[in-house]
Amino acid sequence: MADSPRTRLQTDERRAQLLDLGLRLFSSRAYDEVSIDAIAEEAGVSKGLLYHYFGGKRAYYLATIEYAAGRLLASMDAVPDTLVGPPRATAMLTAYLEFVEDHGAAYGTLLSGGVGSDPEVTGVLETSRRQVAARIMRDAGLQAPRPVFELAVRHYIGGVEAVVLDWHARRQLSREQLLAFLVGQIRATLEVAVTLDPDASVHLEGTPSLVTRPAAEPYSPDR
Amino acid sequence: MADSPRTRLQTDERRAQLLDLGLRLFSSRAYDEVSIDAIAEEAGVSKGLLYHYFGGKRAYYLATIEYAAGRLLASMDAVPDTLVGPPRATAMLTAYLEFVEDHGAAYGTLLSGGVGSDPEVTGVLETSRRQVAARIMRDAGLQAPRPVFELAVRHYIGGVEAVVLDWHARRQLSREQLLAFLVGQIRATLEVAVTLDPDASVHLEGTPSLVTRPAAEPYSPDR
DNA sequence: GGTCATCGTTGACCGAGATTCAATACGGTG
DNA sequence: CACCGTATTGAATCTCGGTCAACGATGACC
Repeated sequence: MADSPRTRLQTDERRAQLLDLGLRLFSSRAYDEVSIDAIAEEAGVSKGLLYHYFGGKRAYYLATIEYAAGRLLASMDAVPDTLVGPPRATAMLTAYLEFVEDHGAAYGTLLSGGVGSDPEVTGVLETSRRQVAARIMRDAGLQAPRPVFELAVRHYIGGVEAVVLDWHARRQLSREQLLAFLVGQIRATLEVAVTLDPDASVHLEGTPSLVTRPAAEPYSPDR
Repeated sequence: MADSPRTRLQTDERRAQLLDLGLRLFSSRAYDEVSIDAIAEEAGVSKGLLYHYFGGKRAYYLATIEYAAGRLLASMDAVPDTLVGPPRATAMLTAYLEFVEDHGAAYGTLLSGGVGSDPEVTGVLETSRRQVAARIMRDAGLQAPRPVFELAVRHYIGGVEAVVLDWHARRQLSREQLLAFLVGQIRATLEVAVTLDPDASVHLEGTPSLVTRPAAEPYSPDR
């Protein structure tokens, strides 16, 4: 905190320190409620240094998001390979929920809003989502790209983000209920995808199947 | 465009003009890429006038979102009551898609990002979503508040937003495929909810049912 | 047709905060 | 202990949202 004036650090150290701080600050307050001055002061560092390390405020924010997304993905990848099927899904989602709980509003501020429609920001988020989607695809046993399944998984992830955000804000349901829904939902979503793309080879083994007639004639809208 | 200096309009006209402009501007560029000066110039009006009509930039943006959300909801409510079941869902979703196509990036910028974590902005969006959710609940025949179903519908809406955004950006699938998925998905989602809350009375009649054993023992996660 | 009040409208001004950059000094090296 | 590379500084600048007292178009009233 109260350093001697001008403490000189290794580039990596300083960068890491600033990213941790960014994660903390942008967790509790919105992008434009956090001024560069505030960040600099909190870090015990001059304003100019932030510009030296990152190109500007926007870029700093972007780096913070990438950092956060990386940590989230890492904690999901920490789930052991031995787990498969619904227990695996449960473990992945638990890791997700824990990240959200650990970082409080960070999740909302970082992964769900922040600067908003800035192309670069949404780009980082989209990359992160794509990586999560890849995990899900892999665990479902899909190899080749299947547009319908990509659609389905994208829907699922979007839903998870919305629901988790809501759950975090106003705990209507228990964590167990939330998990039960989300685990059931991923299966159901993949089953809908199978209905529309019956040729894809997915393995949906695992306890709770809702489907008994896999490839019913797909419903097609008027026109 | 090149008006005589100082054109005086009725309050309502001017306000409507400014809202339309806002919708157009915030559609193509992000919130803080559009300066008050730019808006004023584009409108052929002084900066001060914007402050007269709306309290400030944030409030102006907020009003624009509310305006857009209102139009979206209105177009969904234009679906005739005579349609029920999957055709109704299809019609609602079609209205949704048409709104998105008509307003191009507006949808992405306004309903999916914008200022981001600003409480008021997310509040407006959340209100809008809640109204859509209420439509879905009604159409599903639910009366009393059912937390599990609220969760499920929130998931669905979140997924729809994500998927439609993606679809609009990079047309991977045909509109028909997208609709088929989304119509199948709402049913599947409600079925998952029924699994977790079997007492709720929903009517899921309509062509494509995936369920044959409605209330299987719900899967419960470890711990 | 002229005068007057109303209020839609203006534009110069202010302050906060993002960005720049030439100067500074810390820490390792000889 | 002097020196050098570079991490670090902070004052100057610029951009942009926000304020406010004055202006003038419109319509009412005589």
